[in-house]
Amino acid sequence: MSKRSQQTINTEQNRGTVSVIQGQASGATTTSSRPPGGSLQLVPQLVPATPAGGGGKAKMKKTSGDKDSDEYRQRRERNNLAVKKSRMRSKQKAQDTQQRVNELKEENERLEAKIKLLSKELSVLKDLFLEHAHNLADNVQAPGAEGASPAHNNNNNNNGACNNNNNSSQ
Amino acid sequence: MSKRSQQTINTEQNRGTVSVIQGQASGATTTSSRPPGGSLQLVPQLVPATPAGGGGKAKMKKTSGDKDSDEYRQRRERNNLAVKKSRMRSKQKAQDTQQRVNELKEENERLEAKIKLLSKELSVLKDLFLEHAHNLADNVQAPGAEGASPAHNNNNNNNGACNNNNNSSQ
DNA sequence: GTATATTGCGCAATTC
DNA sequence: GGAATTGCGCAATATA
Repeated sequence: MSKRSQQTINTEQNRGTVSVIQGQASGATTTSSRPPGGSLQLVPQLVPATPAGGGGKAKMKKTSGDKDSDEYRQRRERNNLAVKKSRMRSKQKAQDTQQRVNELKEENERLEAKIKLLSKELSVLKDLFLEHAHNLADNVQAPGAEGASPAHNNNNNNNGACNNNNNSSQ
Repeated sequence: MSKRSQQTINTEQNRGTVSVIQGQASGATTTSSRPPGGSLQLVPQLVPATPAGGGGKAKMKKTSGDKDSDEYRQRRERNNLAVKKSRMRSKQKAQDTQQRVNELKEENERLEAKIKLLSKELSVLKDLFLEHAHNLADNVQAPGAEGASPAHNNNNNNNGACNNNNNSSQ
């Protein structure tokens, strides 16, 4: 697809300095250019350093004025590269984070399943345990032949909820 | 706010098309502009549509050439807004995702703690159970006389749902 | 077909 | 002075 393009200079709310410079040697600084009918316009007029080799303090090192210069171009290119790299990384990171979410979600499900299983196991075991406890109680009385305690057939209809919930809130 | 701007053209390795257009009516399409001494250069010369009122198909509706026109400016502004919005959203989303990761991590820890607890409980219960089983076995043999058969009339109709729910809300 | 949303890219300011 | 981030605008593209 290839894209090449332009840039723009945006004299934003140019209060202080104005970065604005045109690239070309051919003037056309095209500053204001707000044709009639525009609702919003400003008073550009700030074109700061016209590197025209005049008498001002124009101080450009190499070729043209600060822009388009060898060094400038080099710096830009480096920065562009850095930017690209940085963005790539950023994107990668976001992607990784998303994936992490998915992994964690899976893990969570696994853990919950496990909890469910353990809970069930525990429940069964507790029931068994209770049952045996009752058996024991019977046995204690039965063999003695002279039980000193009432409550025989302990039909403990434990049809209630023997819920031993162990919720650990936090 | 208010921003106005210009463009420049950066002629990188412009192989494909060059969209390039200058804003002002004052020509100066300034395409290449690679001064001498540069290490990277190319064959610019591609300026496609120089809307210079020549014989080409220059077709501008309103004021100046396609750029700087009222409509153009309006569209740009809208797009800029949309871009800003989109980026904000994107950023927000990334942030949310990151937060989700944190939440899930916490949840995971909680779940693991719970598993640990349940496991321990289970272990204890199992041990107890085994111990009692042994005791029972001993009892069965020791009294010698009667015991002999388990399962008396302890009809513990545990028909309830002994649900030990461990709700872990969040 | 236009209007909005996304995306890649370059610039410039800022941070480190 | 250099790389890395970040906000921003442009234009191409995708989506509605």
